[in-house]
Amino acid sequence: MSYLEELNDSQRVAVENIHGATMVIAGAGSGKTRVLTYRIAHMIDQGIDPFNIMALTFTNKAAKEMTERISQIIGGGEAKNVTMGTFHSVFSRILRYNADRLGYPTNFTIYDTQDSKSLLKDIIKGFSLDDKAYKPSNVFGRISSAKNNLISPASYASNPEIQQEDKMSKRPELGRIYQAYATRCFNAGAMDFDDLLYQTNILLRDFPDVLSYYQQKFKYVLVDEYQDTNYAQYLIVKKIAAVYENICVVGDDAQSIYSFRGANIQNILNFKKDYPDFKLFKLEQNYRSTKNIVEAANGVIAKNKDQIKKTVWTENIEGEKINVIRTLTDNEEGKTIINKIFDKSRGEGRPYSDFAILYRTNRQSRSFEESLRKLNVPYKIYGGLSFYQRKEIKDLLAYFRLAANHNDEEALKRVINYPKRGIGKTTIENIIIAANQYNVSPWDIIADFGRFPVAINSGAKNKISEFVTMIKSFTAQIETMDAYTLGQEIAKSSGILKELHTDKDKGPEEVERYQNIEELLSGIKSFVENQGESESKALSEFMLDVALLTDADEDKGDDKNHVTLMTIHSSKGLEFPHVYLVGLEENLFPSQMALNTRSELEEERRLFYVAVTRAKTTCTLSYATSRFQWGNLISSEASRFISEIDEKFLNHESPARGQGRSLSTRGVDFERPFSGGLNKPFTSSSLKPINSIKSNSSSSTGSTDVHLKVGYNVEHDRFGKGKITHLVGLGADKKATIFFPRHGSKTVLLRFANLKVVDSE
DNA sequence: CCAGTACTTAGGTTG
DNA sequence: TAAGTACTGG
Repeated sequence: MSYLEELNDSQRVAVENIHGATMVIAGAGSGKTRVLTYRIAHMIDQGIDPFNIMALTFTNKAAKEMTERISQIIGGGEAKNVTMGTFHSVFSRILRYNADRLGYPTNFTIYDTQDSKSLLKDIIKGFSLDDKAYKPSNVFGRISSAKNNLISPASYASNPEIQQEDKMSKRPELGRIYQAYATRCFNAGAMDFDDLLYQTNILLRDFPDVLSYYQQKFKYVLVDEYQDTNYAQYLIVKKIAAVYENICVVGDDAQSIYSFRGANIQNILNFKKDYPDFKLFKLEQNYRSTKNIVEAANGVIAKNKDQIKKTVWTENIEGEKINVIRTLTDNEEGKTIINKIFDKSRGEGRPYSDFAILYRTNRQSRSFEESLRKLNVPYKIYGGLSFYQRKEIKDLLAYFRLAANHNDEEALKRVINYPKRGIGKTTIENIIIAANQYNVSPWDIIADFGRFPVAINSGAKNKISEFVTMIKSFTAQIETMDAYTLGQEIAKSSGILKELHTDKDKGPEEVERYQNIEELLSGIKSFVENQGESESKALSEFMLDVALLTDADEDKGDDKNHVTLMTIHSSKGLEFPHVYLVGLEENLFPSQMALNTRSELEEERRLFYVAVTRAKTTCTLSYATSRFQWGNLISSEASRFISEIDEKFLNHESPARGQGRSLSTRGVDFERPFSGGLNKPFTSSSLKPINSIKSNSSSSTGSTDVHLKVGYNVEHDRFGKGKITHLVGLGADKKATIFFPRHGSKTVLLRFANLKVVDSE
């Protein structure tokens, strides 16, 4: 029983109330995840079979951490039997299991947003529509919101209101596009992200036996971040919980920040209607932040009209005031913030992992990244282009996808002529047109030219046949050979490795691409090694979740001592001792697009609330009075959110004066706010980053002040041991060419290479 | 068919 | 600015 003593009173009652419908409204930092975790532990402790529990979290990483924590609390191996993960990952598995009911193959592909948009583009072009009026991203958004509201293509086309709307916006063909999109996805054996929820709803609606099975299986349902669920998610949960009504939702209306993807605060209000006997628990004590931070945030969120009344309070110390920094440009903002972090880290001996830079848009990361590199501060950017979305990675994955599912149209289009094998644009177009004519997949066309007549010359046909034979040979091994062996085989015989490995023009980008491929392969290798005896080591198994992985999920035990950079959206649920909230300018945050309606502005305000409440000890706000946008400088003024904070919590500060001398001003150039490319490389040896002092070796060359000479034997993380043959460049640009017996000659930037000296003579 | 070049145009957040 | 597209000449 001792674990219950680790909770406060309101947390404990919420945890102990394990039956019936329960809603927990939890203020920021009030121990929401803790309640969820302990509640599940308590349920298992009370004899509930973990197989009967389903917990839906916001990220897969959160699910993993919760599973680990539950294991710690109750011991034994039972925790891993709980079905836990994001809506998308949990239901993609359920969909695979029941795919045949819906006419999909078990190994259906999951289209990511890129795939979806590329397909839409193709459809729009095929309909000869103006791609200015029908921009793929707009069309995609429209279809996405239709699916999230469970509107089928047929009902979309027959709904007079929708038709009217589309006519008004001069896009009357949207219904037809939606229909074609759905057909093409189906023929390709592909589901997009929204389908994972949409099709789950179809499955539960049309197959009562399936519904009943999951109602019996998941007698207990828990949902985290309930304020950010959309209608499709709401209905899935409602249906599954309909028999036992053991449903627990946890959320905070003040932190609802995903209405753009259909999230609906209404779901919280509906809960009352759906489960009139529900019990409500409120968690209002904040354990995370200082009084200044909590009260400043409270003051701002109070300006929203739409909200459930609650009072978040804390017993923590008052703490420092919120610093407000104004700079002249976005570049100067980057330099100033990074210098602050650098100084604070060194001055107070804080690890870099204590620091986070949060911004409204991914694009803003750039100026910070530059300064971080100059000061040699370790950092990690989350979000933006994730590893799995990089071109070279998607290319190789497309081969895997195609091997697993021949009908995958987007994968086919990607690789049928990559690397170049002389299959031209017109040929590919003709294949697609024929596929649409016969209502089959492009693969059906090319796998057997006798079946469907198509206008392609015989030269191209031969090349295509070779391609088909190659893919088939991969498919033949996909279930039997282990993923790593086959992955390597595909990388090699597809020609991708060769393409990226050509000896000439090996710029840093080519090197990086090649390394990314190697990284993917080594990721597959560790997948194979970590699969248990009874689990499949096949490539098809590895592919199941790949489309659903994000940066936030990856947890590669690599050096965790880094500054974190991410959007406010991805920071939800996290906390950091020192938060730097940047780019607080009108039209950026709040976003210009959100200024039209009150509800949109209120969502921006909630976003601001989320951002501020990530901070435990200090929170710093910054804005620039001018900023580069598409190559030209635009001026900007401070965000209204700054003035919405009571002055008594603020401390205004300008970078150049005040606050004494910065340890690092000489490291980052302050005199040139309009970065003209004249910045001197950073070469001071006194400013070695803390992590390279602390971490593994004193001879690690994380910084550029090294004593490396031609002839030294060094060790590289990825390439192993090698001998330096050339050294060029100065300071941050210093490069070494190293001969690695196993990989040949490579040129690396010392700044990144993290070389270890093996012997120096 | 393909590579190199000129031109255009982005509006934001995620699984 | 930067990425993606359309065009041109081999």
